[in-house]
Amino acid sequence: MARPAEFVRRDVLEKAMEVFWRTGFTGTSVTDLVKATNLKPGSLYGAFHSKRGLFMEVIDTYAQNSLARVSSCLLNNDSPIEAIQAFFDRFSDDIAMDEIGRGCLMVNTMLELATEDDEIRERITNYLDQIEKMFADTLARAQQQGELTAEASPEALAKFLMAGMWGMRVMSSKRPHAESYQSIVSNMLNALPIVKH
Amino acid sequence: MARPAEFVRRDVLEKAMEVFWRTGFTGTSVTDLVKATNLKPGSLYGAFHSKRGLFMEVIDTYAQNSLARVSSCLLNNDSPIEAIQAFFDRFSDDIAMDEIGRGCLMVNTMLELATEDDEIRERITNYLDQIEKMFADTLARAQQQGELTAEASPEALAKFLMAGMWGMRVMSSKRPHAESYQSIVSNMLNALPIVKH
DNA sequence: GCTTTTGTTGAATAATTAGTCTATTTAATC
DNA sequence: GATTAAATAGACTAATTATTCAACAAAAGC
Repeated sequence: MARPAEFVRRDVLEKAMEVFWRTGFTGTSVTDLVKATNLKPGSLYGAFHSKRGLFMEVIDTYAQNSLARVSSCLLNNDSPIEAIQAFFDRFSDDIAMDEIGRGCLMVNTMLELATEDDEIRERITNYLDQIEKMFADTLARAQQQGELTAEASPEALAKFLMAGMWGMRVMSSKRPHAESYQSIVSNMLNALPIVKH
Repeated sequence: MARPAEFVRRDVLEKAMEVFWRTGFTGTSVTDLVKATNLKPGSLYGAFHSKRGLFMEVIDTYAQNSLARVSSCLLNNDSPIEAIQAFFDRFSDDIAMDEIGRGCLMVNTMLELATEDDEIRERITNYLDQIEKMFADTLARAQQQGELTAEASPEALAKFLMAGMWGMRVMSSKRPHAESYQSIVSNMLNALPIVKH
């Protein structure tokens, strides 16, 4: 019936993500996106409706990837506490790899747009809350298995871990020595009221 | 000899800071600045040379204010640990007050521009390092006074506290319940190896 | 193989951007 | 009070912005 699209949507989103991640929403021009994706303006607008529409889809893609990564780390271990430890080890390795310090697209977008754009703030808040819930659930399991003291609050500790992650993301744009991350992680995990066996 | 300026530089910087803080460097147009400061473009450029020049001076002003605030908090107590506690109590009150969640101008700017702008990244890094040093010095004093265990590393703990502050700044753009901050602070300070008397 | 439907292309557009220029004003110095 | 040096006003400019459009191309259904 109709001519099929020549581009692969997933590839376009990936290319657009790279640019938005590095230069932010406002700092990225449609010309930048046209160059990065090799789509002409007409095709871009046909497929995504607007620069903002493309950005939203990029954000959703990023969020889904992140959620999948976190959940696979946290569920893939019989010991919830070990799972959290493993997650943060991987997390600090990952940000140490990122040499230009682009941080987290969610956090960057939040700080860039949240004051002025309610829709974006709510969308990102919702995504961050899902991650926080995964940590809270994992900590609650740890508590049930006796790895965490009975008095501990999984919700409060989850918030604390989230803040720690965000802090490390900010830190990464300073481009610090790679070993700094591990020291922060161990201080953070030290703050959890773990029951030693 | 010459006509004196009608504007007060400090006031102009303050007005410009408000706008940059809320909408970022790229998100702020010269028109926005003209409206906020009531200076015509000619006067603005005469006094600050460029949008970037004005921004740089705004950043420096902000940095100096912050440094002064931190140092007054940290030096204004015989007990270094109590000083740190007092600082974070005040810090969490301050960000709880900020209802639109504009966060910290330094952190926002870092995340917005650090990947692409070496001069800005280095300038802000330098300022953040000064704050970190104040915490490290305070923690070292705590150690000397026996408030902190001998094995503790003031430098590593200072980095940890900095990351915690940044995390709370990010958190604030989510506009969380005000009580969330205090719980994070107490978890953070719990992680310090304090010697109880 | 013609029609229909959608995708592609890249030039065009209207608005906005950062920054400049000229005419005019203001005050201190001579 | 004339001269001078700098500040102000705001219209102007050239470049860039996000977006649209009209001409053309490609595949599927009849």
